[in-house]
Order: sequence, then structure tokens, then C-alpha cells
Amino acid sequence: MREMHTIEHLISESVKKSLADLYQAATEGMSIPVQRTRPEFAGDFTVVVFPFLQLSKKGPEPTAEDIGAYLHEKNPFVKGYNVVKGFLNIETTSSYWLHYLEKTVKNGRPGHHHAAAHPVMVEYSCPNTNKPLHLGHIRNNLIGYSISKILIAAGFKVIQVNLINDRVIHICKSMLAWQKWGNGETPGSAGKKGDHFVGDYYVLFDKKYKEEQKTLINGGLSEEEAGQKSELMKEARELLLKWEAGDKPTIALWERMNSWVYEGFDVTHKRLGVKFDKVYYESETYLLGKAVIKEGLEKGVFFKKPDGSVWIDLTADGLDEKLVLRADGTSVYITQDLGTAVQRAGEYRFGKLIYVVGNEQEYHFKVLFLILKKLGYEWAAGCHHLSYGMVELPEGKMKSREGTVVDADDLMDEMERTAEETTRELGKIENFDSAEAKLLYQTLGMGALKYFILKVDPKKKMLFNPRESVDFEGNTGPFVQYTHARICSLLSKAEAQGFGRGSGFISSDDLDISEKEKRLIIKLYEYDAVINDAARQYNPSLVAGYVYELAKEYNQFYHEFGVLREEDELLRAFRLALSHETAKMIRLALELLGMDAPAKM
RNA sequence: GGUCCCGUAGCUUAACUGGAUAGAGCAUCUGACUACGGAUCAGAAGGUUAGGGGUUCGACUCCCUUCGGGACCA
Repeated sequence: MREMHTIEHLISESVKKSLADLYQAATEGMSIPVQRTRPEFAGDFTVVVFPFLQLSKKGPEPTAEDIGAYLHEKNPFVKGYNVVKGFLNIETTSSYWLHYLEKTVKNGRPGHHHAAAHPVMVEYSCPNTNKPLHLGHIRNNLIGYSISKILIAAGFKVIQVNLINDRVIHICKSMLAWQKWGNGETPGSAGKKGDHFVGDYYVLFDKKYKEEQKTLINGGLSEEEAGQKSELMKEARELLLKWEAGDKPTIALWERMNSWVYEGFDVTHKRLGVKFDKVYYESETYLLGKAVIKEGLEKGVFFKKPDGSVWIDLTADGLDEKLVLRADGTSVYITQDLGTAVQRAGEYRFGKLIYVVGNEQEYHFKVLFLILKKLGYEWAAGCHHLSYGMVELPEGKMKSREGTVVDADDLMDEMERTAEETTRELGKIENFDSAEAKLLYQTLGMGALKYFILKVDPKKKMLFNPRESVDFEGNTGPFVQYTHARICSLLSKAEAQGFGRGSGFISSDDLDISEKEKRLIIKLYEYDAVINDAARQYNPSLVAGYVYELAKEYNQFYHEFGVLREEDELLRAFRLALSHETAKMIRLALELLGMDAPAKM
């Protein structure tokens, strides 16, 4: 692993040696954290010495002085140090970083060699086929895609999969409504996107059902009785049973309506920029789920209640009894999830299986993983629920009943429209033809949306304020994209003036660079550590935070120093290389967030 | 009833998993070279990290408790 070569590791090892040499301490197995020095203090890296006081039998300051002097003496890259309370701040030499810059300019990125034996499977998206995608799905898709890219960048093989919930009662509702009131209409004849078309029939069912209920209740029934008496619900359930029994016309209708939905989903997925290596359908795995239940029943993992339903008792693990198969033999969610998991394990020898699913299902996954474990599957230990928080609106949660659901397609339209307006106002792309301009609006609109959503820690619930999401200033996607575009413009000009694009940089001892510039190189260097952290924590927001800081740091440099107007040839070449590398890192990081970096905007 | 999560500036959010004076963006106010691209940069103001207690060299972070918000399991 690369970690062995990092400067943090060198410092950490050297501190260990100092403890052994100065205080005769046993340091095997000790890990000494090295962190970046906070900007308000002098220095680049910091070691906290409080934990060493028992070893040194001295106060914090003298201990830090001892170690600092030792590091200074033994390591050529240590230029000096200072001590503030128990904090030892280490200042590194510019030449160390200039050589680092030269190396990365020359060799590109030092590729990661994790050599993970088994791939990571990432499941995300997972829509129901009865409704179009909404804002919640967008967060899901963006997190799933981004974490896949991050894992790949960290050296893993990744299999991106989708699981489509293409059965159960909901779809039967759409089917029934279409049969009853559709008059043979199709998405083509209605001029609608397939997923919206089918979703409208789902809504229609609901409307008719409510009318029916009202009539029943007005006829003197209680709410509960009316619910049980519903003809429509009964017919929908019959469709489900027919489906499970393999009734040909029912299956044909189901396939037809699903195909409409999939066409619609494909359009949305493509627009979001997500792709799957494999798509699973619950209709194809639920039978295996039932088989797994049967097997578990024989093994004594599950038990049967008098009514014939099958359960598992998890009270000893602090959970409840959980239903895994209904009395009528039909499957529940977890039945299907068991089947799907077992099927995947048979097809791929994954090291990890990551489910990108909302935190409302935390209990469900606890149960699922526990059952898999109890069934004796070793790979169950590699299952992980990447639980993300709900997306809320300023007026509260999205509720389909109140019509506050933000539709994915509408939202993307809106983002692109705003990008167009803003770009037009600024008037910087007069030489673009209309196709180029359209592509740019997409790039910026989607960039703003993706960044807005991914910059928040997945674990936390987030508030989606439409007004702020289309902001293109400050901590936003277009801010980062702008920084990149401006560097591109700078490099083109440099080339036109015969200075080159900074790719042939050779470091020199005659170069005297500023603290700001050194910090920017160190920021570039941090990329690898950020990717590793983001991969380990399954957290794209770390990448978003990083690329924002990098862009900000570069913008500060850009304002403070001249590049093309710098007359010192060595310095100019250095600053071009620095700019060149920054643009490259921005591009790489944005890619991990699923964003493009235009050269002009 | 049981289990779990969350609460940080007016708003949206960070804090390297226990480290320094809690860091940004938006909004507000003030400024920036006769622009290597102003979708930028600099500055001001804004905090008892919901309240209280505890653990220790050190707590937004860990433990207990109260209040407030949310999710899930029958």
C-alpha cells in the first residue's frame, strides 16, 4: 500500500524512533497520528505529544522540544519546528514538495494497488415500478454511483447492481387501473414518458379506491369494514395471486407495463449518468427466497406458527420476532431480499455487498444480515447497509398525498434551465454553437445538483432548498467547475505564448516559493488520503469537501500571484505546473462525484 | 410499549473519529489591481455546539439525564 511512502508515515516512524532513543520506550505496535497543522499556526504537520508524557516523564513542552529536535536532526525534509503547549508543529522544506510536484507531473497519479481479492458489489437505485423517480431516488443514485467510483479509485473492483421491485401489490394496482379505465392507451399514444404514464394509473387507482371507500362509509360501514369490503382491493389482490400462479394474460400485461416503466427509468438513469453492471428483478429471486426459508425451517433457524406463517425469533439478539413468510405462503420483503442475496453470492464471490438504502430501513437490514448469518452464510459478514438520511423540503417531508414530491425529471429540467439563464446573463460563451451550449447547460445544471446533494454526509438527513440548490456561487459545483475552466483558459494562453502547459516541470534548488504555494502542493498531495478515507467510510462528501478546498486554495493563489505575467522563468514554469496539476486533480475528484469539468463556461 | 437516530451562527452545513482560539457557504455590511476569466478574492459581524451533570491533561465527539424533532418493530 501507498501509505508506507507518505510523509505522515515517515514522521510517525521517526517519532517512534525518537521515543526509543530518547526515553528507551518500547514502541512496537504503537501508532502515532500525524495531522495537518491548523492554518493559524506555523508548520505543516502536527504531532500531539500528550500521550508520550508517561514515557518522557517530562512536561508537554520539553517533551515536544526533545522530539522536535530529534526529527529536525534526522530528517532532511524537516526544515524546522515549533512547540505550542503539547503540540509539536513540523515545518517541511519547499524542496521536498517541489520534488513531489515534479514527480506527479511526470508520472501522473501513482495508482492504487489495493489488490483486494474480491470485488465489492454496490446495490443502489432500487425503484418500485409503480412510480417515477423522485428527489429521494436522486440522492440514492448519486451516492451509489459516487461511492462505486470512489471504491474503484481506491483500488477495488466494483460491481454496480440495481434491484427492481417489479412485483407485489402496488404494481397490481396500476395494472388493474389500466385494465379498467385505460382504453388501450400507451405511453406513445398519450405522449408521456413510460414511468410517468404507469405512475398516473397508480394514482388513478388510489383515487377510485378512495371514492369507493367514501361510498361504502356513507352506506353505513366503519372505516375498517369498508377497507375489508373494498372490491378494488380484492381485485388487485386477485391479480397478485394470478401472477404468482403464472396466469398468462396477467403476466403478459405485467410485462408490458413494466417495459414502459423501464424505458422511462433508462432515460432518467442516463441523464443522471448512472450505469449498472447487472440488474436484478425481484420477480426472479423471490422463489429462491422461499426456498431459502424452507431450508432454514429444516435447519431450525425459523419456526412455523399454527396459522402456517413462518417466523424467526431474534429476541436473544435484542430484536423481535420477525415474519419471513405469510400464512398464505406469499413472500414479504425480507423473503425476496434473502433470495436476492443468496443468488448474488452464488454468482459473484464478493468481498463486500453494500446496500445503498435509506435509514428508515435500518432495522430491516439488521434483521436481514442477522438471518443470513444464522443461516450459516460466511459472506454475510461482508454485507453492509450504507444508510443515508431522508431528503426533506423547507415545508417538511415529501408527501405524495399532498403533492409535494419533487419529480426527478422535473428537477433536472429546472437545474438546466437555471444554468442556461445564469450563463446567458454572464455572456461568456458567445462563440459556442447551440449544441455546445446545450451540453454546457447540462454539465452545469447537473453539476450544481450533484454537488449540492453529495456535499452532505450521507448519514445525515438533508434539507433540499430549491432556491439554494440552484446557487452557483460559494460552496457549489459550478464554483469548482469555474475554477477548472479558468485554469484551462490560463494554460491555453500559456501555450499560445510559448510557455507550454506546465507539463515539463523540473524542480530546482533556485526556486523560492511562498507558503501559499507550498500549501497548495500539500493540498494536491492530500488527494490520495481523501480517497482512502472516503472509500473506507463510504462517504462521497469527503471528496466534495476536498475539491472545494482545493479550488478555494487555488483561487486564493491565483489572485495573489501572477502566472503568465511572472517574469522569472523558473517561477512561471512552476506556477504553470501547479495550475496544471490543480486542474487535473479537480477533474479527477469531480469525476468521482459524477461531475464533468468543462474547459469553458 | 420496545429499539434506534438526530439537535452546531438567522439559514444550509464542516470539524481528520478524543486535540489547539468550533471551520465554511448563503443572507447582511465594507472593500479589490485600468481583469493571466469578477460564476473570483479580501475584510466585518454572527456560537454557552438544545439544557444540566459526569469521565480526563483536553469533550461537538464518550457515559448519564431532561427537553425537542424524527424513524422503525408489532
